[in-house]
Amino acid sequence: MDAGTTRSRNRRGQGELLRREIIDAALRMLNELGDDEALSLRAVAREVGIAATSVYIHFTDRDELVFAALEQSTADLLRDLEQAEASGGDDPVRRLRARLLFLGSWTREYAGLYKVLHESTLNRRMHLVFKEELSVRAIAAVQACMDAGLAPTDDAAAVALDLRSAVHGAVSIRINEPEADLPPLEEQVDRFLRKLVGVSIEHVF
Amino acid sequence: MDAGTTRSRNRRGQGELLRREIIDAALRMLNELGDDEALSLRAVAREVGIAATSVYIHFTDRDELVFAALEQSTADLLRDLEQAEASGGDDPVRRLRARLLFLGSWTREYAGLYKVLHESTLNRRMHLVFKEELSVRAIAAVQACMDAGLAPTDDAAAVALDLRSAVHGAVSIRINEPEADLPPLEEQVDRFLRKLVGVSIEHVF
DNA sequence: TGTACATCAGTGAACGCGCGTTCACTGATGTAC
DNA sequence: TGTACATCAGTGAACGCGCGTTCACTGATGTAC
Repeated sequence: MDAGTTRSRNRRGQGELLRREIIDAALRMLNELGDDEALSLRAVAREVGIAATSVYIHFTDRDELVFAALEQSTADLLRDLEQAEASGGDDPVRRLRARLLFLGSWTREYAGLYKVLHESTLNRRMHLVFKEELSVRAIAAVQACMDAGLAPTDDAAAVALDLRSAVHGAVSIRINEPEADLPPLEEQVDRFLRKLVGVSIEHVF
Repeated sequence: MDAGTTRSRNRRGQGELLRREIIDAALRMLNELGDDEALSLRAVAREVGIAATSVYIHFTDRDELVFAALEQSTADLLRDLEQAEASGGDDPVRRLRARLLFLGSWTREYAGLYKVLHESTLNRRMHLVFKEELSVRAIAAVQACMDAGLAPTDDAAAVALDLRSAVHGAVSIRINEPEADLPPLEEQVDRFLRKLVGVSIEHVF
């Protein structure tokens, strides 16, 4: 809440700055709420410290605001994921593992956004392109392990789906039952890599 | 919507019948909404065909209605799960598999309720006992397979958590991305049993 | 250098809506006498 | 068998609230002359 600070009007030509501020506030609040339907345009305006009507300068309605916010969020996530994968160097197993572990740490900071992106009713209303992107890249990463002889050759699409399902499930349980105190996600991820993909143990450690 | 049918007042001493009608309507609507926060007391009353105030005869407030509905739903689910398990006979692998497959078919009919129970904010507000029950019984089922020599002896709690995570993830993806047309859940469940629990292939088929 | 004015960034009042909840009530039904 | 009445099942009007959205507006700022 910016209740204390006094917002001053942006200079001429700088109107777009408010747009960013609104999107940032919306993302912060979506992350706290974990549910896009619970986000109100008026609450976002309050958080930014502007009149509710000012939101309409930059977005035609509430839905467009939510879409714009999530679009930015998924673009950022995909970029960061690629960067994390790159940190695995040339080894396809390390690259795949880096991907999964980055996703795990991302969900700790952005649990609410993870829920919005994967569990909210938006999934029915909005075709989220980034989901397909995630799926395609997961298959490619698994295939790369097989091609390098670091995992038994198999149906890469099926294996990638199993891996994605398992990691998503492990993440989802941790997000939705925060009081459950489960063992660290990393342990599970490594078991999934060994048992579902079939990478050898010395690669994981 | 019962807009057409005219509801007649229950006879003296039969007031509890309305309570059941209200809970049934609430469950139907929760299953359609997939989100407990989206359910309004007034909408439930409309569905049943009574005045909104009549709900207060049986429930102190909206939350108590939601809790009562979910309590009934989880009790029913646990009972049906046990029955499904029993259909597996004496073989612990068949019993475990029957459990998982029943859960899969349950989620096809009650996708919205699955979301409410596993993904809604209720998880933070309400300590759902049935989750612990599910976890305990999953561990026991996995342990039984190991004890019978049908799966390699291992940390049953860890294996059960992996299995639960994987199946939950596979179910969650199918519920939240209904347009994705993925391969049948059964195939995945069988792979999880083989790869995560380590049961032999002839047992699965 | 001074000024009129178009433009830009943002506001405040108002609308109709559905919500949860409270309150005083109605009218049928079973029972005590 | 008849009737007064307590009880039970359920109602309708009203409240204050936050919401999304529309509308006519304000006032600072840069620019053309």
